[in-house]
Amino acid sequence: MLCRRSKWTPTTDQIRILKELFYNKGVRSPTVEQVQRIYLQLKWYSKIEFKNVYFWFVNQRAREKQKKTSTSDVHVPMQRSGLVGGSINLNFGSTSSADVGGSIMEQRGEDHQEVKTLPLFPIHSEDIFGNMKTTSDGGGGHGGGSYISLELSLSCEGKAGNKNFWSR
Amino acid sequence: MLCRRSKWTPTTDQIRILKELFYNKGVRSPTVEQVQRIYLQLKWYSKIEFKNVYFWFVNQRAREKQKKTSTSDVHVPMQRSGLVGGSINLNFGSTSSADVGGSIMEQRGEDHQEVKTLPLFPIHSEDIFGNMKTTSDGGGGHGGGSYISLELSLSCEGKAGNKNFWSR
DNA sequence: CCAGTATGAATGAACG
DNA sequence: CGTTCATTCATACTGG
Repeated sequence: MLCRRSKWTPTTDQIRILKELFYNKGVRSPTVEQVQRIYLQLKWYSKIEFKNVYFWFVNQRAREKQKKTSTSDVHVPMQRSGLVGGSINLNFGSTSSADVGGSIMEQRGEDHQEVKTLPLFPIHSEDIFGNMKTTSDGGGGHGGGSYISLELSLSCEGKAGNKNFWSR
Repeated sequence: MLCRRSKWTPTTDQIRILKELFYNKGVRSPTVEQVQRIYLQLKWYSKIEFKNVYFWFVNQRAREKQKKTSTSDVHVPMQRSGLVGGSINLNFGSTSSADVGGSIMEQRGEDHQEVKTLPLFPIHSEDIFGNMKTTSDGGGGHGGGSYISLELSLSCEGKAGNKNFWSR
């Protein structure tokens, strides 16, 4: 059994220290000396190398950005003046983990899976935030009206609040 | 420490769309904008988040490569069921460790300074190569004064040195 | 129910 | 720095 654990697995203490530095202390891009200092402390807890600390900050920074991207997801204003053409029943148990034992599949009311040629939407990378008028609703019948307009939605989605996305 | 991390379970429609994109359309590494668009579309079918789409492509890519990579590899199950004991890497004596692939920044000569200017942390005499629980005391409730009184002098010392010196 | 498996999620490491 | 790879963990699902 050749389980080579090549990856550094930080201990909880180390993570705590790193997060303390990153968030509370605002250390986001430590200099080499700073990294070394941190490294010297963290190495006490477990085998750790200089680059581990460095990478951690790099990743943490990158992840913050990613989180921001996902957080700023434009909520599709599907709640318009009425119902959007079809009956989209996306009432999923979000964070409810009571899935065990129960069978949830195809929670949609309509079970018309006969979609032969699913209406793929074009991914023209030409226009990013332009208006991608996906006319996919027409062919499929996936509840119709799946046009998506990237508009900032000031209105929250009603009761559902924003959940933590990439948080631990 | 079980976080009830509910997993996103894609519907058949979503999977169909994703696979269509991945295989037929050749979308293997969509950009952020593309991911967002896909996300907005898939959002109609069920509760879904940005990261779900992102992760799907990442995993799909990895899975593809996994299948291919196992050309002459034995079919030893990489996953032992259960047994998720906290694992910490205690690979001591890393002399001539596998640096394959090109490892950057590897300095092991000066870490003998040890912790002498760090009177901050409690001393775990257990040492790392002992074999201890991952979280050791920390996990269960470390009321034993395990504080993180970081006194790092992280003040701005100016930018001493560029961080690119370890650029391979 | 329990074990095994498939796959989503997380993150360290690295590339360009 | 943004993106991607690689590895591992966690959880939904499936069969017995």
